[in-house]
Amino acid sequence: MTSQEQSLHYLQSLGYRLTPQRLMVLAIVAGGAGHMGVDEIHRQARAAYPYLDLATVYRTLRLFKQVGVVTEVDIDNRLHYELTAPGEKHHHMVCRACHRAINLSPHYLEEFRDTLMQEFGFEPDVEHFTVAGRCLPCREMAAGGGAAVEADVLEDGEVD
Amino acid sequence: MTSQEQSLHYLQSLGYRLTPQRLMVLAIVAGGAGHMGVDEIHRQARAAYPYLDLATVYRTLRLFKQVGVVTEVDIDNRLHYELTAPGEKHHHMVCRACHRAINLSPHYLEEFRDTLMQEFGFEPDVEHFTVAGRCLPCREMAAGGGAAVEADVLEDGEVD
DNA sequence: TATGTTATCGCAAACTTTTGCAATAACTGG
DNA sequence: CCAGTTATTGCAAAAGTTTGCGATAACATA
Repeated sequence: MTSQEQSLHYLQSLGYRLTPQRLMVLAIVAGGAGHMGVDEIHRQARAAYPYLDLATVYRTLRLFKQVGVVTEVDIDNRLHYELTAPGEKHHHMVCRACHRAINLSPHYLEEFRDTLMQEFGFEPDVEHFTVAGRCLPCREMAAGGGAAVEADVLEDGEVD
Repeated sequence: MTSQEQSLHYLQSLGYRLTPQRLMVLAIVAGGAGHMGVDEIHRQARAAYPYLDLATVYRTLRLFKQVGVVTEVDIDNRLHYELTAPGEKHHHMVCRACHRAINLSPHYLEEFRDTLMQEFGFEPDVEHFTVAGRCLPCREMAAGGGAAVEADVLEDGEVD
């Protein structure tokens, strides 16, 4: 059973119906590489299923996010989605200058999460977590010439 | 010199002009208790300065946020702003069920921030930081219901 | 104070996302 | 397999936010 089929079974087990629109959107997001903008998902989906409304795409993606099938990332004030890889979840650091998204391993969040749970009883939504900020290249560019490169960086921080 | 005057001088020192619109928006946000929605700021500001356009309010608040005069909080997909208190900055945990915002001391973020800086050279935007999740009361309430997926509660939760 | 430069404003329109509603189609039980 | 229930869809419109542009006003310089 592929992970797409798993997702569909999961949706069904929660009482949601399997419609061609949902299959289509899931297939597109699964097929795309990395985060996809809503308009791009809509365009691709409509190619194979012409009368698919944009509102349906939004609703579908919101549902998928709610049940954990996809991950939502806000890039430059626009929603983007990618398939949630069950085994290898990751979060995002989004640069507010170049709008690139850098992967962040969940490991870096566990401690933070535990603290919030213990201190406040607040359960952070670590399934869909994004930090805004500025990445190294953009900060160096802003600073001017200075190429004060720190040692051993970016090992785990691939850009996708 | 009041903190409002300080903010104005700061804006001026950065080369921004002091306009009645900016004075007005700053005064409203400073006068309000806690986070204010954009429409509320607009309504109040227009009472004293009738021809103030909503677009100007948005632009002004974005500028204020950029220079650190106000803090932006996303509550239930709507932008809210509050004055940044220089001495006592805080972040927010926003509950995705009741949409209430709970203050979070910066102390809880310092470690996380340092890690990101050291590991990735990524400078998180801790001036405007918000974590989504579910607060204790809402989690307890949901624990009773049990089944499938909780519906989104659309009540307008109090802030702070 | 007068004048020039240009940041800022108001307006209108675009863009992104959400929502109400009637029609449709997916699942359920017989 | 058929009929009933109701989640889901498409459409249209609203809501929230951003943007382009010509007109205006804030600041600097003299």
